[in-house]
Formats: sequence, C-alpha cells, structure tokens
Amino acid sequence: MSDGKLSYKEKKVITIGIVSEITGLSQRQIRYYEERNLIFPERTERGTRKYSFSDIEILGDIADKIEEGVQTFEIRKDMIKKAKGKQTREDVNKMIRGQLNAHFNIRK
Amino acid sequence: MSDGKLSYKEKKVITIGIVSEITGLSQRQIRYYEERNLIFPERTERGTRKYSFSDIEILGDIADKIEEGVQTFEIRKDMIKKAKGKQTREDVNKMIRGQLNAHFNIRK
DNA sequence: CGTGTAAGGAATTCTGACACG
DNA sequence: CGTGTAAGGAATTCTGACACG
Repeated sequence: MSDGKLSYKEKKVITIGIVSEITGLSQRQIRYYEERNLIFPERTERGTRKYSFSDIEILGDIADKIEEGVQTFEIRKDMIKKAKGKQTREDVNKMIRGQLNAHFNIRK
Repeated sequence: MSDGKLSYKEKKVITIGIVSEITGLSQRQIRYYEERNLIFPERTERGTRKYSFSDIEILGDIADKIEEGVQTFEIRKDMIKKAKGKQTREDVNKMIRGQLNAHFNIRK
C-alpha cells in the first residue's frame, strides 16, 4: 500500500552535501538532528544518507526553532504532537461520520 | 524571470550514482548522453554532476529509443523538433489572439 | 546541549583513453 | 556508435571522539 511511487517531494535522493548547500546547515548539524530523531534519511546500499525535498523543508523548520532557542527534545515533542494532531483530526472526522450515520439510521 | 523557485521536478540535486540506481543505466551511459547533448546536468562547485527528476524521466525516454535502435543524433533531432513544436504552438496561440483582436477591433 | 574539528578509511565522481565492433 | 573498463587523482561521506561550554 505505501509502496511504489511517491511524489518527487517525498523521494529520498539527495546527498548530504547538497542538502547542506541548500539549507545552509553544516553536515554536522544535519547528522545531529538525525541523531536526535528529528529527520530520517534513507541510506544507499553502502551507507550514504539520502534526503527528500520534504526533509529539506523540515530542516529549515528545525533551524528556525533552534535559532529561537528551542531544544531538540522540545522540537521532537512538537513534531509528535503535530503528527498526533493530524491523526486525531482524522479520527474526529470518522467519529463525526459515525455519529451522523447513527443519527440518520435511527429509524431505518 | 526564470530565476528562483523551480518545482521539485526541475531542481537539479541528484548525483549520478543515485540517477544510475533509479534509471538502471550505467554512469558511462548517462555521461555519454550528456556528451551527445541529450541531457544537461548542472554541476556543484567542484564539478560533480547534479540531475533533476525531469532529467531522470528524459533518461528513461532516451533508454527506450536506444533500445529501439534509434541513434543519439536522431533522438536529439526529435527533441529539438518537439521543443520547436511547443514554441510554435505558443506562437500560434499568439497569432490567433492577435487575429481575434484585429477582428473585434475592426470597428473600434 | 549543539556544534566545530582532526582522523582515517571507505566509497564516489571525474576525465581521457583504449577496446570492440 | 554506444558502452565497458582500468587508471589515477580529487572530492565526498562515514563514524567515533575530543573540545567548548
């Protein structure tokens, strides 16, 4: 299901040197944010990290937070919260649909 | 005008090793098609080639043509023809618009 | 905590050339 | 013509560690 064709934005194909150029972050910083579980590059067969455009956007967000003085641990918590928020919104939709169905099926 | 933000598809950020993995073509083949002016990677400061997803698609098309026995020179002519075709279509649109304007402005 | 850096090795990329056909 | 390959060098990436604070 989650296999096969991903959009260009999500495909992990960019090496760390180019990510560093684009983001302006050092390779050390980029690797450290991975160590802190903020980004998850894939690896080539022989271990070279590969990033997506999406990862580059996330790195930009991380850099902003860091500049604001937010610690990586906090950034991670926010990311988890947001991920859960998305999930919750979907669940809420399901619940609403469930309720509507229950409502309109009362007399059925 | 043609500066600044390009779509992810057009941005040249992928190194030849990864392009080779994705397309199944050898680095030799990829470099040769460049020599024949079929693709135009950019370069990093120190000379490493960088390709876009769009380049990868073009490489797929080239590979198909080569398999069919078409020579690189012919492939190049086709690409130029198609590029001109696009240009012509736009020009045609402009001409049509021009004619329409002329038509509706006759009595003005 | 977040990041710089020197260290040593392994993998990558580059170019020009010879080979086959 | 299109592609493989060996060649030598230069640039890239990786990890684990020490440093500062």
